[in-house]
Parts: sequence; C-alpha cells; structure tokens
Amino acid sequence: MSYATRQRSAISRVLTQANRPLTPADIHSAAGASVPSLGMATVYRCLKELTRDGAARLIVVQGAPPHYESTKRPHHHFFLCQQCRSLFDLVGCASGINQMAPQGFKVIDHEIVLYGSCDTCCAP
Amino acid sequence: MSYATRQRSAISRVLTQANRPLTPADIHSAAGASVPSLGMATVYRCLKELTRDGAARLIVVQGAPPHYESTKRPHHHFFLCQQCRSLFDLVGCASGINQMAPQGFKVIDHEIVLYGSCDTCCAP
DNA sequence: CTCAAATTGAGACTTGACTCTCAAATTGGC
DNA sequence: GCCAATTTGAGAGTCAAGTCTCAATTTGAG
Repeated sequence: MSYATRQRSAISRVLTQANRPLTPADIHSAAGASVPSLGMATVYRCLKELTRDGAARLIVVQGAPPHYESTKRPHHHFFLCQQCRSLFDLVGCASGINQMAPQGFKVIDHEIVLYGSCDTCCAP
Repeated sequence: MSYATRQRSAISRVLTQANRPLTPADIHSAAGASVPSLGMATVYRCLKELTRDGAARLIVVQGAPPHYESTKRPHHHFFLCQQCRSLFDLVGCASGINQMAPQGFKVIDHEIVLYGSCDTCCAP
C-alpha cells in the first residue's frame, strides 16, 4: 500500500506545473521550497516511480543533462539552448517524418530536437 | 608532429566504411580485426581527436549508448531499434522543422530520431 | 490515539563511460 | 639504421548520474 507524502505531491506538482522539462536538480530545488528537508534520493526515487507509472518521461538530449517532464503535457518537441543548456518546448510537430523509416522498419515514436540559442541568450 | 599508426588508420577506416553509427565497443572489435592488440583507451583517444578535428561526430540518443559516425556521411537522421538498441541511418530530412522555434530563438542545427523495431527485429 | 507499514534523508556505494599514467613499442626525419 | 618524439595498452583513476542501506520519521486504518 502506498502513502501520500508531502515530498511526493511537491515533486508531482513541480513537474506538472513546469512549462519545460526539468533536471532532478531543478526539481529538488523547486520542490525544496515546500519541503525544505527534501533529499535527492527521494527526488530520484519519486521520478523512477512516476516514470514507471507513465506519469513522467525521461528526456535525453545530447549536450544537456537528463531532464524529466510530465506526460500530461501535449505532444511536442524540444529546443536546446547551447549557451544556457536549458531545454524548451516547441509547439507543433512535423507530421510525416515517420515516413522516413526504411522498408520493413516499424516506427513507434519520434523525437525532434532543435539546437541554437534561446531568446534570453540571443539578447545582448 | 603527428604519427600515422596502424591503430589510427584502422579506426578511421572502420568509421568511414560503416553504414551506421558505431559504439566505441563496435569500433574496438571491428578495428581489432586488423590490429589485434588494440586497446579501448586508444579507441577513445582516437575518437576524441577525430571529433575535435571535425572528422567524427558523437551521437547521443535516449535508450542507446553513445555512438560515433564519420562526418563525411551526408546529412541524415536516425532510427533506434528498441529491441536490439542499434542506431540506423534514415535517408532524407524533414525540411521546415527549423520553423518550429519560437520568436527570438535562433536555430543552428536539428536532430530527428525515430524509435521502433528494425527489419531484423520485426521478422520472426 | 496507536502502531505496523511505508517513506524519508544522508551518505556510502555502484555503474557506465570515459581519462590518465607510465613503461614499452612504434614512427619517421636524418 | 639511429634515436628522439610520439603513440600505445593496461590498468588505475575520475566523474556524473543514479541506487542502496538503514535508522529515524511519517502515514493512515482501526
């Protein structure tokens, strides 16, 4: 049987309220606002459960540390700022890219990542 | 001054002749055919130099270990078989996805990965 | 309220992917 | 062929990311 704890709800809340994918460290400091004693082990433990239960998703992109996001967010893709190393969401999805697979290959999912500079880093 | 060694040419040859990205372990065993004593340290050292010199490129995709490929290969994207964890090349490129970036963001590059099963793993 | 079961936090440990060190071997200008 | 400079292989070391252990704390059914 599973208990509802302050740490778990804080972590879930941070994840669903974020408007971009977060690193475990991001989550730790954001959720730490409501649960000051929060430990990293708990963040990782909780992310693992959320991922197993399909509520969160791990996002790995070259040049950035691992990020997590809520699966409740609509289908979207990513933008990695090569200056500040943050991941942002893109709206929309290039339909038709699934057709790029060779004969005999079965496509289940796809991912698109754009690399560049975010608006903050572009500005002087 | 830099020496031309059997190990270096074997590693370069393996990379340029491959028709898909390779892991350091793939490269070690393939190049090991011509240089049996080849060590992993040499593979990593050489990949680092090739990457620095722009002759090779690191490819990181979620669910697969790091892969390397020759930059001589034409622009393309990837297919990750979730069964055998191998990376394959896709031909073509969905042009226009660079337009997905928000206002004020500058796009420098992009990456597309399809996930699914390769022809070998699809077949019974 | 009670108390067994579940959860937590701290810190040690593990894992994968490199990177370093150094003695021995190789390379190539002469 | 000589020999200084470069490179190599083996194994130890490093680093980031995550997992484990366990005593202390929290949760919630009754």
